[in-house]
Amino acid sequence: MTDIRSSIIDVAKKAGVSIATVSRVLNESDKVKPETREIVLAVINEMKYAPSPAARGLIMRKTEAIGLLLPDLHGEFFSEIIRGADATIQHQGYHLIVSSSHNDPKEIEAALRFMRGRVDGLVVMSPQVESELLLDTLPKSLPVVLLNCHINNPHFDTIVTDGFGGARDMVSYLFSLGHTRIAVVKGGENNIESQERLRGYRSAFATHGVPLNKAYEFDGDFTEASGFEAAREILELEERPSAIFTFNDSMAIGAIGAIRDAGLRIPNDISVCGFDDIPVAKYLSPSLTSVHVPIHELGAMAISRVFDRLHKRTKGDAAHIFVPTTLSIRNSCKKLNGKSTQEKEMIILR
Amino acid sequence: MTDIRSSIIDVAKKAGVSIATVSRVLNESDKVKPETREIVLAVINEMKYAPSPAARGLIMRKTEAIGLLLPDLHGEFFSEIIRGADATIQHQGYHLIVSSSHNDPKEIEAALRFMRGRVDGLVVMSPQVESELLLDTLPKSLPVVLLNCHINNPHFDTIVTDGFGGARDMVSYLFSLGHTRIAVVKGGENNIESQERLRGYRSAFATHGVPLNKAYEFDGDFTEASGFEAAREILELEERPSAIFTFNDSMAIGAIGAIRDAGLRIPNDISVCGFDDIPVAKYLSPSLTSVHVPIHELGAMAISRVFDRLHKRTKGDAAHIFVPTTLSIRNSCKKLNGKSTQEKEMIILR
DNA sequence: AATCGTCATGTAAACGTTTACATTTTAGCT
DNA sequence: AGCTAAAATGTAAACGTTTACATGACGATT
Repeated sequence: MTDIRSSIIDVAKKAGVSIATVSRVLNESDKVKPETREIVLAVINEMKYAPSPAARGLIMRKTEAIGLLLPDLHGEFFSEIIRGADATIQHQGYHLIVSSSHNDPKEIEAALRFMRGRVDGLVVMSPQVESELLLDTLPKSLPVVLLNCHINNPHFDTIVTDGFGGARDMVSYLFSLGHTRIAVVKGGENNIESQERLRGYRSAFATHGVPLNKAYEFDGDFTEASGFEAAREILELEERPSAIFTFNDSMAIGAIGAIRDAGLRIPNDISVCGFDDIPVAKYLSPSLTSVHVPIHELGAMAISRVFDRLHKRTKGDAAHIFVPTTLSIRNSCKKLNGKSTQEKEMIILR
Repeated sequence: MTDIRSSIIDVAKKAGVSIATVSRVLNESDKVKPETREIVLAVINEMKYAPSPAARGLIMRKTEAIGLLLPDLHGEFFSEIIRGADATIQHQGYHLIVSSSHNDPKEIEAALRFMRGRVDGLVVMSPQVESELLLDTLPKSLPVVLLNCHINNPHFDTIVTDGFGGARDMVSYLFSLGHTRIAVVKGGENNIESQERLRGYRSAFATHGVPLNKAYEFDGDFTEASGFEAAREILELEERPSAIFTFNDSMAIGAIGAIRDAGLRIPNDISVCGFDDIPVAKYLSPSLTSVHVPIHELGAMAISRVFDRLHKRTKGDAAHIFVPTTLSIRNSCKKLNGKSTQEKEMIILR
């Protein structure tokens, strides 16, 4: 058990050198005699001394931490982002600080305030965040990468996944299977990602000349429970849809539970597909068809981008990376009568 | 966009007061005239000044952060721990710093070193951690709560879930359904939680006088993929077990995928049960029977404990909390012929 | 012996904030 | 107006580290 009160002054005294020499030893300067180094290291070990991050941070102006601000921490989607970020940060001399804003503007601000001064770079994934808040709260010199924030500001590097295209393609795929009555479970009024996906859903209807049915649009909040509830309502419709498309896999999983409880079979009685393609999707019964988002890679990409800025590998104008989505076709969607297999393959290869 | 270089000195100069007055305004001292306060706050807002956490930490010796060190970050189990911790820390004037040790001793040490000086309290969930490392690395004054670490040291508060009892009861429940050929997917050689659960599994066999079959013990690593692989091997056994018990739900989900791919039905052809009762378990088809661990509450409890120490609400001897597990009986386990329903109810109500 | 250059080490200031104690200002009373 | 006490504000030191520049020691050369 070490005592927080031992400082570099105590170590220097005990080793019989100056505090500068102790600092040099700690920071691996070559301006120290090997014999002196040995002595100092022995004292450091004996006293179990560790430098104060606050003092170091104050003088060096770096914290050796990278912040990751997420809208929520629930489930595999976010744990995959974190894992990608974490894997990328490994062995880079930095640590990851994860925080959640609970999708609340006040809490976004509080989290940003906390991060400021505590991180050397920041990844923000928050559909609700506005560039003004970021500009007001964060120092100009802090590398910031926005992930699915839909902010177009020349100051920030952004990475955005193609929610519109993914949803459009999934609905097109369902059309190719013969489905025209397709219910959708959305992700919330203020959620820009949900809005993009809804736009894709509607776009596919327009493109294929299939009439839209507003009664097939249901509210959810990206949780399993909200997907369960929405599916229960969907199953009670007079004219039941032949497929349910949820805007994330967690809601698809909840919908699967409701369908199971209603004694219906997937995909025989009703097809289900989701968005994100979280790792669990492939193990479900049946395996879930989902818009594939390279989640782990998103986290990795964002952190890489921060490092590029931090290590001056990238300067100048902000980069805007658009990450395409693909379809992971599995077994949760049934082909209805009347469509050919060729159409299915055409969509996948797009 | 704020400039990192504006300091309390700049604010004081612009407001025409001393730095102590600015500090008093920032820290809501009542020793400031309202008129003076207004002036200073206006300047602070205009300059978008925020205090340096490093400087504050250096003088106040607190960071306003609580650390949570997990063995891994994958999936709903850990995201539920984080969520419980996060919910408990809300509005307490602290933020959560999450880190992962990847179950590697070197990385445990690195993470502890990073946390030291950056957190005011710490929750450690790491089966592999040893008390000597904690004692060597962390200051005596830092509140530390160990979660499922199986360390018995008078210095640390501990919270331990009943892995032994949960596994024993699950196996007993399977016996009550008539299963005697029960395969188990373990969680890794060095994992103490897996060892406790294995001990419970074996204990139930001994208690019920059912012969143990070492060929039914399979290695996994708590991931879906390892559960998938283990189940594939299990399904190829000459004398196939009638039930698979995995030491966490992620492996159960993987096993479900392998069973599905083999064209078998759960529970008609083979029963499956897991451990932890992560949120997704109840939505699976069929819903998964699992040893219920109050995951979210664990995270909450651990943080509460840290706060108790931090706010001096608890002093003296370390507390050791033992958290019982219960069974969440759902639909993934079939009753074989020959056992009564009364035995089933008796086990649940224990 | 004196001088010069290199290496190793030490001294002092800086970083940005908080706060104990000193000083000034203000309000109320005589 | 003068005095007193309380309120408000200011000064200076502290916190623990890093590092620019100063200093001292040593070896080589003339």
